[in-house]
Amino acid sequence: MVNKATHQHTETEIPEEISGLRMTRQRQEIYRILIEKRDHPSANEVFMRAKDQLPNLSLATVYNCLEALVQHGIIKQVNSEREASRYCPNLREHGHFYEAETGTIHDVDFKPGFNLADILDLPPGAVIDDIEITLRGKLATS
Amino acid sequence: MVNKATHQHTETEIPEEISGLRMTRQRQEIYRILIEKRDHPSANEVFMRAKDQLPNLSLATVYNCLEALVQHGIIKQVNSEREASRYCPNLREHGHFYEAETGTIHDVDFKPGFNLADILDLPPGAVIDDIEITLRGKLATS
DNA sequence: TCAATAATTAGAATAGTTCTTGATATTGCC
DNA sequence: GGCAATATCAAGAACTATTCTAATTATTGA
Repeated sequence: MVNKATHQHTETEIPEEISGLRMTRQRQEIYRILIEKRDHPSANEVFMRAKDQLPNLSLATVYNCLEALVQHGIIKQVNSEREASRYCPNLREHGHFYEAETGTIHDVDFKPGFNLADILDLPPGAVIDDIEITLRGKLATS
Repeated sequence: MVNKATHQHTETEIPEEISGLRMTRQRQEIYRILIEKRDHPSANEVFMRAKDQLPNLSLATVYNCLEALVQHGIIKQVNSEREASRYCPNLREHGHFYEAETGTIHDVDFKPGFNLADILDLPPGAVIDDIEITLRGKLATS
């Protein structure tokens, strides 16, 4: 195999700027990590993976960069609901609708006989034990 | 109006035991709070509401009680994903499937032309800005 | 009644994240 | 190119939600 010592990793070319965001060395590296291994890493995971390339990167910077990337629509944040957990006595299987303006949460029931596979491309053989659906939006004041 | 000074709040009768869980004073009060005002309070919110009735209740107990109630299927926890946020470069609108055994996360795409209203009873006039769908389960090894 | 068990409490500990402040880098303008 | 204005980054403190620990109190069952 050809010696690749001069390249620490596959060179995925990241442009200098993406959707108006200046792609600094740190942002480039963090973005590269996300596209190279699409396993949904956490901020800390990203931090650890980036250390080789950027030895004096700080975790705060990882958070800053990830936030900048999310803000500019370059990546997505999964599991953004990091506020306090909430509790409800509604035992029917249901989702939630967060009304942005008032901050209220509405329960959203599933239609009888619903089938997730009608709208989602589920992985073959998937057996679903738990569904969590959270919608955010507004109520049109017609 | 009749004087109700002897009753601090509407007396919703909570049984001594629900699905095998001993309903202690604290658990009763916490459960009562959840059914009296179904606004999805956080643990801390529940704690504050319960203080009148149980002045020396501790927040730890609120968490203990809520957990016991959830464990026994008496209430539900919304927004249980309190692990670290995760990030992905997949910009298509998509959900996630957590495979319990391996801990891996699979992206789950929406079918083209999907319509949430096909499976959910959305509140009338709801305009959805953001959808977060998280599924948990296993992959059947057929 | 009394030992065994379960529940509760207070506070310390933890994890993830955000904030603050100062240092560094980059850009646009002359 | 030189330099001020602005953006980014680093380090660590601070914050929030939650869990853990150890000690106390309550409940149950023999």
